[in-house]
Amino acid sequence: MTVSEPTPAPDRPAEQSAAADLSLHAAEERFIEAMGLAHEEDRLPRIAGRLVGLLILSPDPVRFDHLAERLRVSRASISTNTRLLENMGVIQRVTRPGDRRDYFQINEEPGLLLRIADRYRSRQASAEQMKQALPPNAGSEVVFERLERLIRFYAILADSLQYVLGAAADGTGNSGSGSA
Amino acid sequence: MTVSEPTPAPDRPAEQSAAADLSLHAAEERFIEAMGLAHEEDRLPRIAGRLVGLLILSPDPVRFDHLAERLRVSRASISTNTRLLENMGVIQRVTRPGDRRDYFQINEEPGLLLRIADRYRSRQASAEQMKQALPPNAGSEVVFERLERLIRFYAILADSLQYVLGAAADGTGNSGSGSA
DNA sequence: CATCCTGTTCAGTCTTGACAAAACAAACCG
DNA sequence: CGGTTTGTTTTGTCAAGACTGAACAGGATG
Repeated sequence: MTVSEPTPAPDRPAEQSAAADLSLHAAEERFIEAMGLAHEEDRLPRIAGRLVGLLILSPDPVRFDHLAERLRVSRASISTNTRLLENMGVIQRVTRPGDRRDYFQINEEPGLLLRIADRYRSRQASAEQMKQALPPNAGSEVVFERLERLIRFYAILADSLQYVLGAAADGTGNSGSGSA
Repeated sequence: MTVSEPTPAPDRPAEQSAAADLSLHAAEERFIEAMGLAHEEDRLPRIAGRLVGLLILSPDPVRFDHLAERLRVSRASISTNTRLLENMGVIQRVTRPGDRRDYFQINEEPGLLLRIADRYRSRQASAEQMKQALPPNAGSEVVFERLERLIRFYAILADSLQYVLGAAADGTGNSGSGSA
């Protein structure tokens, strides 16, 4: 409703200085590409990652075919990957009354987080299972300790994710847990 | 020195009850396999993950060729993957005076953690870079906020890892944050 | 009803990477 | 020295899956 996508050619609207704009565009490309790479590391198609990157940078929902144009990929790939991300809860498909086109926007994180958290939980469970199966008095105190540490490791990771999830749902950027 | 690997056929030494032993072996197989899968998700060869699993369960360093036997893979694969894990700091190659063989043992986590933490740090940096490049007064407060959240997200993840790393270096399994 | 328009699905190509067998290198042994 | 033992590197095979073009399906529209 409140949205509008009146920029059919968003390549460089040249609102401010051309130089600043150029560097902005370059930065966007870099960011999008980085998201592509990052998601590839997480076993997702690179295009899915680029989609996420592009949508993060888009204040308003983006039209299906704009995605294909901007990312220079086939509409088939857009279709496949948007659906993938949609099922994962990472992005949302939005429609408008009287408009046959599909638009997409990011779903402010949660989906992604839950996915990763689950992964760690299941690894934690795996290690716990192994610990249970360990004979109580074999010469494996070392192994026992290792497994406990591993369990603790995965638990903390998953917990942290859960925490961030809560903070994200909160929305308010209160306690900035700073940088490196 | 204090170690000894006198079990050439470690399939089932039958020390305790055969039933218990069998289930132990099964549990080990499951765990090793799970580690293989988990590491595959992290873009590492499955064999590397299995190696990690096996070494976690081995109180003493394991001989190179034993690894190949136990995991039923070629020595070439063992060579490649042990070196990979060694470079990542996940495992250590140990040698003994008067023994030409190579032995391996896990490096009580840190390497793995650091690796993952670095990954998140670099993603955090990527988002930060994008935030910097954002024009101050464009209609992109939403984008700005999203990026800040993303940065916070990656920061917390990396920080948690760093924390676990500290706890691991500590060694004492004190506060078990283990849950479902 | 013929025809766009929009998104999905299918079939094919191409790249990537894991793995193994074999050739290789280096250290040791007789 | 030849011959082992041990690990590495190279080469080839194979499978997985990302991406695309083309065919397809459903709904609007003249």
